Amino acid sequence: MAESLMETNASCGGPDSRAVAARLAALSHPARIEILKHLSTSNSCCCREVVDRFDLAQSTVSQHLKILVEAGLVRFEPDRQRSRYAIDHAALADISASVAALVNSCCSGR
Amino acid sequence: MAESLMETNASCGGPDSRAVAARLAALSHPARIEILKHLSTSNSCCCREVVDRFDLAQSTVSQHLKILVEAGLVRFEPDRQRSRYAIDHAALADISASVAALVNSCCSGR
DNA sequence: ATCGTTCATCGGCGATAGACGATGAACGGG
DNA sequence: CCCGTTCATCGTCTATCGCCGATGAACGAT
Repeated sequence: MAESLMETNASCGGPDSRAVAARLAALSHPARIEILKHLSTSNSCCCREVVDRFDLAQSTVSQHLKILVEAGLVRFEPDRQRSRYAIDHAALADISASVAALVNSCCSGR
Repeated sequence: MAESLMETNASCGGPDSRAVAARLAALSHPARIEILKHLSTSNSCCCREVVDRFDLAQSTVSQHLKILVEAGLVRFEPDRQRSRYAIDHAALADISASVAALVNSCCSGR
């Protein structure tokens, strides 16, 4: 889901930078990284499972999961009274590619 | 960041996650991404140059540069009354590799 | 010696992040 | 029907971010 908008915004970063920054922000928290890793171990996880695994309040975990979902890194699917969370591998691969592209563009300058 | 809870506990976030998160945090700001891109165009840049290019106050740019330096993404070298900033390509490549490794470890789970 | 330039840092301000407990909705099981 | 479980959300609190203007240090030039 690469945003290819064209904004002539000289002030603070092109639209691309903003999109990349937003997704990286979701990744830039140790708890969320660990949650992602945990989600990868089982193909689907409920909130309670994560709460049991990490030493965080249920509301805190719920917020982290929400952030991951809103960033598109995790898919959400309600299941009875549970909430199933699963990694979106494509989105993760996309982020990895975005970072690689950014790094690459920074190296091409010389 | 939340240092209080996940201090030395293996249950919530390894040290690796924290290191990755810290470096990604430096990258997760559109202005800093743009500054990095700009630094890549010339092999060395002073603060004033960045200030002229972006619509940000000098103090703001200085702070962003400091964050990038502290994250290890940019090298700093004082030069007369100037301050030379240059991209650390190795560090950038390292981050890219870290993200790729994280994504990979998340995909290996299934 | 004085000025102009460059820069880092300080202090302040508004906004946001990140944590928590409490609450209520949704649902399953007794 | 009541109760326990799961979860999202709200409200609150503190800490940090991101921005700015102001200030002073360092340095070159006049």
